[in-house]
Amino acid sequence: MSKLPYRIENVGGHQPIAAETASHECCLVVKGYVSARSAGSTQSMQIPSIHVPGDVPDLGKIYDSELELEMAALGAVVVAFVPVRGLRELADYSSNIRAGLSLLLLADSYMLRNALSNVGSRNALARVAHLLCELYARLHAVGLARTEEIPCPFTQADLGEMCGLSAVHINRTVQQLRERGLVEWHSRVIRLIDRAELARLAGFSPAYLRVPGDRTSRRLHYGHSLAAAE
Amino acid sequence: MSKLPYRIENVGGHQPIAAETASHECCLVVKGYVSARSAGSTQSMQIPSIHVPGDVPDLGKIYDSELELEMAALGAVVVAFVPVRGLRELADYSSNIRAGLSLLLLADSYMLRNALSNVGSRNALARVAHLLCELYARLHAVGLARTEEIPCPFTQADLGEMCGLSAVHINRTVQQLRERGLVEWHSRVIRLIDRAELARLAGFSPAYLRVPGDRTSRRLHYGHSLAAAE
DNA sequence: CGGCGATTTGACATCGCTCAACGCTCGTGG
DNA sequence: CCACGAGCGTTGAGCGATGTCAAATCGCCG
Repeated sequence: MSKLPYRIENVGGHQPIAAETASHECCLVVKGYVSARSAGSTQSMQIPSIHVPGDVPDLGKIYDSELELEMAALGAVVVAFVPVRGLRELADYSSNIRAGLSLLLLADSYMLRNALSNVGSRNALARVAHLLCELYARLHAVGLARTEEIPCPFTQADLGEMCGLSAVHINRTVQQLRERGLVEWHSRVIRLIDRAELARLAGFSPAYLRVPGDRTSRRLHYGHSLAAAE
Repeated sequence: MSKLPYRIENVGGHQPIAAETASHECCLVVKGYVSARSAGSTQSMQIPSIHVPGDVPDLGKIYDSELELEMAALGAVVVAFVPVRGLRELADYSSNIRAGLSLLLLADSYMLRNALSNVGSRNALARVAHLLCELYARLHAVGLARTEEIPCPFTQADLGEMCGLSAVHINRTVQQLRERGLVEWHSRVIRLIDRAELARLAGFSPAYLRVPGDRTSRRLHYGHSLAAAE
């Protein structure tokens, strides 16, 4: 019971992740960013949630085997597939693990709620600022992002989809952030120059992400990552 | 173990629900609509999720005792408060109940994801149409909405917040829906004249709500409601 | 009747989208 | 080494969708 079997896979570009084996394996993000949108909604522009290393976008499969998420790699990505069955057994085994998994599930809805109020009630500038703050906070929480830089293998158009904005307008918005001396964006790396001001502008409150000094969800995420990689 | 204690409460108008006792009781919607937004985000316009009878907006408290949602009544509402502890014990007692509760939690993120793609990628007309379709589907799933009418004790401004639109624009959009012969809206009741066309216009696919012919989540919602009211 | 909240309407401002074009960088093949 | 094309970032022009403000109307209730 101490080891979960897993299977590592490299995915590049804007490739889809694991459409076939989907039903019996969960996908742990090990490196890079993964976008997830609910399958079936094939409509053009969609605002998916984005996942960082340590996340398990389709963790819900543990409880709902019919859950289908369309996941895609934003830039080069390393993912690990873990059998759902193993996770289920793990959950049955210990009530602590059960609680942890549920917390992870909950964390997901926190983020969604958050993203919802982001696209629903902020203008372009604040939306992008908010997304950057959130990304930073989440990376920081799992030990990445020690400096003020966040790697950005994805394109501006991708950013647009996350914020519900067109690629063109994203560009202009980013330029505005640059002019204000808040961020730099060079060669696939975004540097947050003035994170405090960025957060103020975005109305970003890390509290409702449960991320920063957080003791439960994120830690569990991380521990989970270790467990699967061990 | 067969009965959960509970406490019924009537709330009217745009009143907040249970800010004080929040931490140790969950709130089951019995009658009417309840809006829920994550606490702390006191910013003006927010797009909360909306909950219908049978829902437990703050069910997450079972696993995260610090979860705080600002709930409010949209029109007259009846809610039942159930001690979190009782629910926890219930969950510990049976793995089926555990699975059911997790499914309910999951259903919540489905709805959020859905709402996200709604405000993120549709224009005003489609957003409103989509919201109406969703509301109908959810009411129908719990046995309300036998006809094509959905009670609407809330104001157009409320509808606006749900869709991320201004009150004025909501009004114009509703009028457009009326002109197209899709809906009527008289005296606190919305009547869906042409639900098929409405769904087409909205790109509404009940599938990703897990609601209509659904065998798990919604039924459990309902069963839950019964359990608590019994 | 008076008053209040909700709906409606009009005028106007603004934001963000679309279309189209251009430049830049990089990898690929001649 | 150079030509070329592809993908991405950038820029400009025009416009449609939506927000804001203000006022009129309607309906309900005291």
